[in-house]
Amino acid sequence: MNLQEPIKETKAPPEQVLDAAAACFMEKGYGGASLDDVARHMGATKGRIYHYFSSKSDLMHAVRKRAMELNFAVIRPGFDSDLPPVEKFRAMAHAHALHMMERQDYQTALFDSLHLHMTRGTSTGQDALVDDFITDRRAFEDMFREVLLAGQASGEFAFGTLSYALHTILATLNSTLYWYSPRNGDTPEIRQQIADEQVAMALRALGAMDPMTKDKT
Amino acid sequence: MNLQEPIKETKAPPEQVLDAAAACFMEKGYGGASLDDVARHMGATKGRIYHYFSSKSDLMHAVRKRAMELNFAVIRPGFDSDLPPVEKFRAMAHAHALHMMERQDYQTALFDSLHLHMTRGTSTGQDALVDDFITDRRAFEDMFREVLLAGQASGEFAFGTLSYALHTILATLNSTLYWYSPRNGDTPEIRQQIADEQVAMALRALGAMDPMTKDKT
DNA sequence: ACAGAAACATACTGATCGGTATGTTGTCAA
DNA sequence: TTGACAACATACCGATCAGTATGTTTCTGT
Repeated sequence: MNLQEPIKETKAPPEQVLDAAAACFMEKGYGGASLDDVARHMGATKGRIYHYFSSKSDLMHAVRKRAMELNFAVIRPGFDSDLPPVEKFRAMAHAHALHMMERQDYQTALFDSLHLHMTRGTSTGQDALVDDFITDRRAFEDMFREVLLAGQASGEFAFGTLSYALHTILATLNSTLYWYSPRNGDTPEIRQQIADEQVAMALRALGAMDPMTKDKT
Repeated sequence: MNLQEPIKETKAPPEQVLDAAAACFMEKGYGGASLDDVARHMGATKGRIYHYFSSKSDLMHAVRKRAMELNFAVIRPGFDSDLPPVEKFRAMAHAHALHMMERQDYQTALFDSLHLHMTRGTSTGQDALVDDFITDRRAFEDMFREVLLAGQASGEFAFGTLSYALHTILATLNSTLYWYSPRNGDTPEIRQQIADEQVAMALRALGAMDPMTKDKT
């Protein structure tokens, strides 16, 4: 029957629901945002939400899934490149840092959810859904972990414990979620510069030998 | 009559309420944790909470206040010392990083609250209370800002934009909130090592000349 | 010994929220 | 034209929650 549309990808309504949910979860937190809030945010009612999602936690899971997909898509080009570790890391880190500023809603919702489920308490949803989301997160971290390991092996990086370094570096790249707000002067150039400086700091933190070590800015 | 106890510091009941609130707010988030949850967590009922605090947001404000007091107290010794900027930063950063791991409950609640009020929406409480809490946070950051500036002026630090560097470094030192969990092998030594490595990475990120590679001036 | 206040617990209320059941409208194929 | 289904809106329900009102016990000063 539907052989005519295997690639057709219209702006599906569920996408709008996800956007509204991400925005509300970011503004009020998962527990603080009601489904009526989400519906009101997109000028609709709860009926629309429940037409596409079976529960609040299911909606949250969809938001997490979407956020994770975006994360993977953003760093994959850099990861798949055949650059040396330092340059590969630079590409991945820069893309990721930029992405954190451009999709604060999804990323904030994702991290809040991640954080809630790590500090014990599966209070918000089901275990199974959360588990494979933790698995995804692990896979994402592993992409960075692999690059750090390669760089360490080749002597381009010099850091201590891999696990600590990895988490700390990711926190560095995510840090804009906690202070950057696209206010008045939110030109793309500024975000570019922030990402540049963050990557530079991350590289120094990793002990990357700066090609221009004694360069002054 | 009470001349005998000017320094006596009994474990005041409100302190227990704050502890329970901090734990619950961390586990379920501010919106997700009910006051009955908090009461149950300390084996009491809501009556006890409302005997000391006038509302849920008032309780949250008290938790924030307490967390902020702890933050100041922890870094003040290093800040008040007359060490050179790099060593002063090291002392402050190390104490702060350790503190993040030891008081995850209060700090997580504090950061969640901070984050919620920065991503717009004063949905959780009153404006006035939040404003002077933002002021306190600014004051805390300024203590690090001052040290970074001093280090930059003396040539011990070499970073880009001060504001970006400051936020990124603080995110680095706070990063344990998002992955460290006092699990099985949670000896104080391990926390000490984590803090050490984090400070080392922060110093490299700030462009501090490593005593290993470059002799101290 | 006794009044009163501090320190809670118990019982209740109005509002809100997640979820469901049902109604309404547009679309499209036969 | 119709009827069947998708895509919602509307109305409603039981549970939960912040907040309050009121009891009950323990401490305290006099």
